[in-house]
Amino acid sequence: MAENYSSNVLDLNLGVGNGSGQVGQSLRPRCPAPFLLKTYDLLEESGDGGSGGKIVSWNGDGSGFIVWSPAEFSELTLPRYFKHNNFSSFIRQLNTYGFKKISSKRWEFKHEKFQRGCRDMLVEITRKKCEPSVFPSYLKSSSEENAITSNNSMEENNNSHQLLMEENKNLKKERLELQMQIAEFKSLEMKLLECLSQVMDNHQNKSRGQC
Amino acid sequence: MAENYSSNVLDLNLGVGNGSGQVGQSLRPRCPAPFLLKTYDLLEESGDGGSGGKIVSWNGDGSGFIVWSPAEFSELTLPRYFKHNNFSSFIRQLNTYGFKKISSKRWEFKHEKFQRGCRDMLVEITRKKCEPSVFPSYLKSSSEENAITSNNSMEENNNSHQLLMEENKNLKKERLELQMQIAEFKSLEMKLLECLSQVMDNHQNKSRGQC
DNA sequence: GGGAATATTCCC
DNA sequence: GGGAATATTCCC
Repeated sequence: MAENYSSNVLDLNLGVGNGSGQVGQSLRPRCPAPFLLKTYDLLEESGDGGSGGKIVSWNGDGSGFIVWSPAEFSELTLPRYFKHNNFSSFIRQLNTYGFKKISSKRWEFKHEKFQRGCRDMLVEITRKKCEPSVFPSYLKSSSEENAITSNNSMEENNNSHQLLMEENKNLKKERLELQMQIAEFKSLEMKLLECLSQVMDNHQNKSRGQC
Repeated sequence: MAENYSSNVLDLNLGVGNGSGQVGQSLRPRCPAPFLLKTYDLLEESGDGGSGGKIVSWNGDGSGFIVWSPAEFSELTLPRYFKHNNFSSFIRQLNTYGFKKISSKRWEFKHEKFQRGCRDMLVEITRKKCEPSVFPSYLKSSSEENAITSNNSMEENNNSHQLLMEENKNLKKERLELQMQIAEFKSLEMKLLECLSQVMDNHQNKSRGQC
């Protein structure tokens, strides 16, 4: 295991802690997720035609990247940037950040905001929401797009106020969705109880009828 | 970094997947959390008086353990068992599993179920996470507490920011409560479905027996 | 591909 | 000490 990227200082630079109070995922962080930076830099560092064949590289137009040799990539590249050497864990992260596998024949991945020469664009990439996952998928609503469309027109100064208001709005929207889900659960619970009651009644009747 | 304990096979053996299609934390897992096993084994492996002074060991009666040298422990011991060498991350895990620091003078920790010679007891130790345990009392939603408790003492027009932050905090608290309610509902739903299934099975069997 | 658990990190 | 985010793993 190497030590440049595995150093702890670089490992987690979470996008929280903006200013005074606290905010979670609804505000855009000032710096990209460590995973994205590492993956990007890993591509920049590769490519310089080394000795053997390429292990991983940008694709032709820099709109995505290709893992040419998953085996070597896992054994040699991954541990230099991450705390593991599992290709599947790397893939899991790609999926978490919304990358798409765009070829069935080779390990080529794309993300709209992940392009060669656009390291600054990485900040636009966010983890897919995993709302504490308490509800079944069939009740899941589309509370996506908390990504803030902040017009860069108004800069620094006090956009923290704007951000707070934005977050506030999102929280209220989320609250509404949660309340609706709870309503659905209540309805579902009643149906289930009703069903249970019927089945038991039915059972009772048959038992009586046959005694 | 060594490789015995860092091997992936041993890393995560989650306590889920019991029997049919069921739930994690309500059923006791068959094997302790990896963190506990590693910490226990690390203590067993130490102690054999090596060359220098002890780095970490059980305490006198085996009811807890002591990290004698945090620096060496972090640099030498931790990376052999975990994917890091940060003492604070180790402490964080201890807290997660309910260990207590029982001395202000040295790094001595205890957990009722973590004792020398009782490796089998580790399975009793669980994470302190938010178990949606059966039916607690957070079903009392704080729907009205959004009325902000503004102390009229501060009356600068700048307090709108404060108010926003306050409301924001309350919204997040409310969100958590709603999510927990949803967790309760989900648990309830599963219980109802299970119950329904049993009743119907029972019904089926009786019917068959009487035809 | 993604849900969910544990692990690691950062912050209060 | 603990909340919460990201990382890693396991499983479907």
